Amino acid sequence: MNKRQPITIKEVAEKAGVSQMTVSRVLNKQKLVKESTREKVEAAISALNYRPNLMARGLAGGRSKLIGLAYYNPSPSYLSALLVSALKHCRDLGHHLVIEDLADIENDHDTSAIVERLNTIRLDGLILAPPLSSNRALLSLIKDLGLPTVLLGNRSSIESHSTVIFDDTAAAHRMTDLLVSRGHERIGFISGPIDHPSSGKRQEGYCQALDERGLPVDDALIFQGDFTFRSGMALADKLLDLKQPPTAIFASNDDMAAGVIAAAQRRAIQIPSELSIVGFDDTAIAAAIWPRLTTLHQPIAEMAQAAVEIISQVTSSDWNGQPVHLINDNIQIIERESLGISR
Amino acid sequence: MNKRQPITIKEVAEKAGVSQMTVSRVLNKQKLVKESTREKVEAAISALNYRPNLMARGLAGGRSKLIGLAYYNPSPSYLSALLVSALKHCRDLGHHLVIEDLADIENDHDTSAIVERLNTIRLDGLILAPPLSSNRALLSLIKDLGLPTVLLGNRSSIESHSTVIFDDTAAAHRMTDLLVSRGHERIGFISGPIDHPSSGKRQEGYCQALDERGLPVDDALIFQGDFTFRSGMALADKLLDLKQPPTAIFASNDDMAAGVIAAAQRRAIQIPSELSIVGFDDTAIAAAIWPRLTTLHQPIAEMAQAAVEIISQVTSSDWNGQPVHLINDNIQIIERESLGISR
DNA sequence: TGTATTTGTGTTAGCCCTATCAGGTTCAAG
DNA sequence: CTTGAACCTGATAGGGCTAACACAAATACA
Repeated sequence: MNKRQPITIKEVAEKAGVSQMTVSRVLNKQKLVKESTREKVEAAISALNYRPNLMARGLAGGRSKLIGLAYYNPSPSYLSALLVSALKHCRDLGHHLVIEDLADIENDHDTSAIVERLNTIRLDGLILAPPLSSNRALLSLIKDLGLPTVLLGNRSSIESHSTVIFDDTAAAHRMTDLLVSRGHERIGFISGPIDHPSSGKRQEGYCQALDERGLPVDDALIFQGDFTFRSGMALADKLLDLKQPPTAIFASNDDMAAGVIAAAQRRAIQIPSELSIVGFDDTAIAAAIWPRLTTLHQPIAEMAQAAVEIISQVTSSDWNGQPVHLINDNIQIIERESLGISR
Repeated sequence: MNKRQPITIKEVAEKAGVSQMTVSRVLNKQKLVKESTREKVEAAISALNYRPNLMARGLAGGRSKLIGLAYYNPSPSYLSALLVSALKHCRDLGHHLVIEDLADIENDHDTSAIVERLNTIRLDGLILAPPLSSNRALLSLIKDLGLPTVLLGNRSSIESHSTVIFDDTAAAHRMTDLLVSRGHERIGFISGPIDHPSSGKRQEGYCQALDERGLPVDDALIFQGDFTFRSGMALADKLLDLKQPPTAIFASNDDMAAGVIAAAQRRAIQIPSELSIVGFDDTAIAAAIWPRLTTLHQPIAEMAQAAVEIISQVTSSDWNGQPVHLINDNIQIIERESLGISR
């Protein structure tokens, strides 16, 4: 069989009896092609089973059909959800996804090395997952690159970037409301790391909701974790050791909530009759433990889709240069066995 | 600031006072460059902060510095472990990783569409995660592409592909041995889906070990799952409903083992005093539930590293065309709380 | 009818690199 | 001093595609 000797645009042009340029125009879905010509070219393309060479395209045109997805220290299930959705929509739109794990983004030197690295592939656009989306040094360097960028999860202080955000505050507010409506008044809260802006917002939502319900915000019930199972377990121990322990614990992600459940189970505390536990994100682990977690569904898939579509649009047509800002307000609480009624 | 106006090789050549070709040779680490010239060029490169354009390189040379990683229906934690390691080593070797989720690989038509898609990006090489690595139709089409390919987890029937495999049979054998040595004689086994060759091999190891110990292989204790938490839970229920239930359950991946734990907890069965449970893979969930899983560590990271290195070597130098076959025999059992002594 | 405008297609010149081969240098051996 | 073999460097020619312009044909408007 043929070893790496693919069809080129030239052969398609000959077969269709037109110039290379016309074929190129058909490929790029430009308007100025007569319908009958378009059909001839398309016939030739599928007859020869032609696929354009991405490298040549990228070099000549500018568009590489490559979208970057960069993250740092993600939870496996968040990452997986993000990938599945981003990949699906990349495929639908004819793009490819290049992954960058910015594990060594620690100081300014590393940051600029990363940006240079990103600059050698000629990406059409870049999607930044939290908490990268709030890394000012990174954002500012990327801005200078002129690379269309979509930030997930955070509205940037640098205006030139597009954003797709989720209202963490409102979501945490809703979850706290639910806990209160089930009779809980002493609700422990385990927050996330400081460098994740979501952490602060979720805690804010928790405090707001308590305030509105006329309940005190007791600092003794609030601990700061780091989004890991381990930290959830450790901080649950602290909460359960209190003289007056909470009747419910709201962990600000699912991994930590799973840790809380593990800690409770180790003490033979019944869930949810003695202690209610809720999480945040609705990642895979939420349904993969027993009792299953009541948690707040974060629409990761929808947000990834939106991000890919924004970049695809920015790339393809004549874009006005204005960043796009989307807020996903699809807040959904998934009720499972870990939440019960107090008293 | 500069908007997408990167330095080219020409400018570096001028600055260093040599020809473009010499710069190119330095970039590609070729031997035929005098030491003093090399230093001059390198100085110019770092002074101008030059990065070669991947697209141009790919078009002119052949090497794109792009490595593909394709998978189908992976477990999030397996995928995440694979990615983290593959990305790290890609970065170290100056490659980039392009992810392909072959979710729609169902019939032959889809398969060839996928292969064409892979052919439009000019990948240097492709890594196939299980169970894709045993998809004969896919393998045969890829062979025709002449694309260096590394199969993870399975030795291919098509000889031209390199492989990085893990001895699933020996590993499952070891795990079963451990269970028997702890006094278990009735050991339930939950296997994986048929299209994963690992499934069969793990079951084989289980049967072999029982045989060698002179214990009967009871088909009533063997159920086939599909590597999901859900199936683990469902099949654990069947095992526990037996008139003479097993004293231990060996699930052939961690997700299913987590499902078994959940099923047992729902029945208030004490783990490990009444029932021991072990998993396979040592993915994140193993340590993120309580009791934590005793499981067999699959060296995913090492295998991913090996795969990336194989492709990098094949790409860079004059390779003899022979496929490489590596067997990872680093079998490690991670003992945690889910395994106890029988009786 | 002539001129302006729109529409459709072709021509040419690169995009930024590397392969190839030719030319130049150096050094050892004859 | 000649020859040959190293070694090092440069000139040239593309790789497959698209931007930009040029041009022909078709339509519009006066």
